[in-house]
Amino acid sequence: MKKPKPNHPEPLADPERVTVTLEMVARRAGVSPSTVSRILNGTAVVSEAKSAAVLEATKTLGFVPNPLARGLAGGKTFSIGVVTQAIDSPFYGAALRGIEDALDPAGYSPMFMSAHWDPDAEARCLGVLRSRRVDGIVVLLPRLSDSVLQECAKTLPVVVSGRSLQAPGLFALNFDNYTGGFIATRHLLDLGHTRIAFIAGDQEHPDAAERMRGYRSALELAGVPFDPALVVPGRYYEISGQQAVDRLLDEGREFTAIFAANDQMAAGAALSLFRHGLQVPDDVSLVGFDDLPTSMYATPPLSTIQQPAYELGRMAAASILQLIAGIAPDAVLPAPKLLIRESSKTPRHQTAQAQP
Amino acid sequence: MKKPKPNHPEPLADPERVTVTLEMVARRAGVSPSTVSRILNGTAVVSEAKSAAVLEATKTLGFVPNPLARGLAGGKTFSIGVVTQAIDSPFYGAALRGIEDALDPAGYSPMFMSAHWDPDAEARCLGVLRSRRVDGIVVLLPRLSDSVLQECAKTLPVVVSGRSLQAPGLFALNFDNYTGGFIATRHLLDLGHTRIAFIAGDQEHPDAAERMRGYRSALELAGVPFDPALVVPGRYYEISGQQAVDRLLDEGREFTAIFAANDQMAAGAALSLFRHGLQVPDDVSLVGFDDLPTSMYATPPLSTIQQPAYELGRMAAASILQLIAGIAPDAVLPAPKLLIRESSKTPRHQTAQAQP
DNA sequence: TTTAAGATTGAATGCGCTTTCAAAACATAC
DNA sequence: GTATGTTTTGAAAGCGCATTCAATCTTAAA
Repeated sequence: MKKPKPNHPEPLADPERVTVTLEMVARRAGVSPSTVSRILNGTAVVSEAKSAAVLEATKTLGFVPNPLARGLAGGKTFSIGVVTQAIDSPFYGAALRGIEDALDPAGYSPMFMSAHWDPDAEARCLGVLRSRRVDGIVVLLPRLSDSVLQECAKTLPVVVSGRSLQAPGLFALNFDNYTGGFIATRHLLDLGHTRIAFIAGDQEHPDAAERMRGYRSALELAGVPFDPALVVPGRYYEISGQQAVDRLLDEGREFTAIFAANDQMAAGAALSLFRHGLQVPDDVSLVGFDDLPTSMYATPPLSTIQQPAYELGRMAAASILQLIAGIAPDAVLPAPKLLIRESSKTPRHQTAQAQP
Repeated sequence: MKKPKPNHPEPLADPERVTVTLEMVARRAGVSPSTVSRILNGTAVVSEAKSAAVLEATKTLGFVPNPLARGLAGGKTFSIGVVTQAIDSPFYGAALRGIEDALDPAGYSPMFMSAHWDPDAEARCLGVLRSRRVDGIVVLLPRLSDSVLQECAKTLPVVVSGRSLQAPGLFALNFDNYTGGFIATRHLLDLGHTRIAFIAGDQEHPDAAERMRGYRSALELAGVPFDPALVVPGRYYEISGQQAVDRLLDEGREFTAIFAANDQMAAGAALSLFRHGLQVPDDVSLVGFDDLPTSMYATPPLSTIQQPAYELGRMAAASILQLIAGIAPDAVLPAPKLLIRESSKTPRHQTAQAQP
């Protein structure tokens, strides 16, 4: 016959350390559990004396509230779901750090998941996060449709980045990709380039489309004709940039500069140029977008558009907290900024051409 | 007078969607809640018929167990704490992804935190994670002392990377940094280099010390004298590599190759060389360590030691799961592998010297 | 057929905390 | 002094689930 044992087995070892419960604090302070709860949460006014006694007991006992119990009883888990597309991307890394930094002082914990650019996976992430009862969700660059996101926001506060949409319980934090694309292109134009190739991101992403729009506007404003042959689609990974330039060169396109819709593709582009014996920036100027931490250490350091990933994270986190508190968020991302480094310069007269 | 309302306010909107509880499933299937629990968890044998009925009810009702309640009642949260040093580092990014991939199919969720190389912060992370009642913790490259880690493992399964230590409830997953350092150096030696500078990592990190030991062994074995003047301390960030090479050049040291203890420092070193008008690999060969995803897109692509960050993550996650299940983990990291790319070649006869 | 195991199942308990409800304590007005 | 309005406080009821314990139903041995 089994000997009766409690639901919870003894902690792995160290039988000393029993978990301190709110009830123990109450007993030690000579008050009821409800009072302890109220004091710890500031839910109601209590007498000075009891308050002090409870605080004291809490300290000496080393009491730490059990988040699970709080969650079950109070309906809040003090955790925020964060879905990114690629947790291993340098851009997201910075954003996640911003989120972490903003959530921590508020006593909230982030719960990261990545969706790998797959809408279905993204939907699954949302499902898991809801089932984990997070208090809010921030989605970095969602791939899901606006309507699905809005639907989700009906039952849970949501903050998204890279979209401009409005809905109850939903806040969108959008970076001005259009202007970013515009000033990057204008920089090249100002330098004297007129044959500027563009390595685009997936046009299904609003941010990628916007960057492209900025590129076209800048050309137009400068009176430089838009040449579709100079635009190559990419997918935001290094390999895309490499393939794009390979293709441009294979097709014999003439260009003196390349604007890549993100730094990763710019890195790929640089590799292709290198392989073809072309120098940056002497033969071809190169401008990226994002200002990844590694971009300033590229050879040569990459001119790019600074996108405040860390700030994005911080603001997104702050906004979700506001949403939860019932305050309307009002965060606005900093404007895009051009960082001129050493990958862009005045063009020589002949245009790029692969050298065997 | 307030009208009586339940503890839980209605969900934000959508009053349709009430949370389905295990009890509702039980009622619909015509069994007791305990039976439902048993079936869903496979805790006991249950008759075919009831089992089917419950599964069916679960499906039609769309029941999803509440992790909080499960955690409270069962003492397990199905979440694993993961503390890294820098969530925004490319190396960690890959590892995190590995962890995510290994945990997900098992129904566990990771809870990431970063300690920023600060032992105190690391201790705080452990505290937060315990208070969140995670079922286990994996620490990537801990900075805390072995004893603290072992202490922690007494009450909670722990997996660490970058250490070799043994303790009940503790599993260490160590990469062979010594051999990595050795083969990187020998590669340079084989190429004909004898003046090989070494940019070291913080010697307090065991992995950094091991890489250095490998460097020395290789030199020794080749009969090349060890020159302390060629070893510069660094801190694993790009800037360290840059400063290290600046210093080497300023001091007028002669060398034809550089072995950097990680790819980030190698990138910094490359920048310094570039700024001094030195070409890689024509003037100086460069070898890194880690094989960051970006390293193959460096100009020129960086020769380096492949360190399987993703695999590390996967194995760490798998091991913590085994530990939790009471199985002794036996994972072994793949051996270090030299990746020869385009940043290393046979030396010319003169040694490096800054060109104004 | 009777009986002792053994296999299923349900009722009840509790995980640790928040919240409601009502009682107790105090303050103010008549 | 009593009556009435305010606070402060405690008892008790869950939150949703896992688990124990005892009850019920099978099955196999006698």
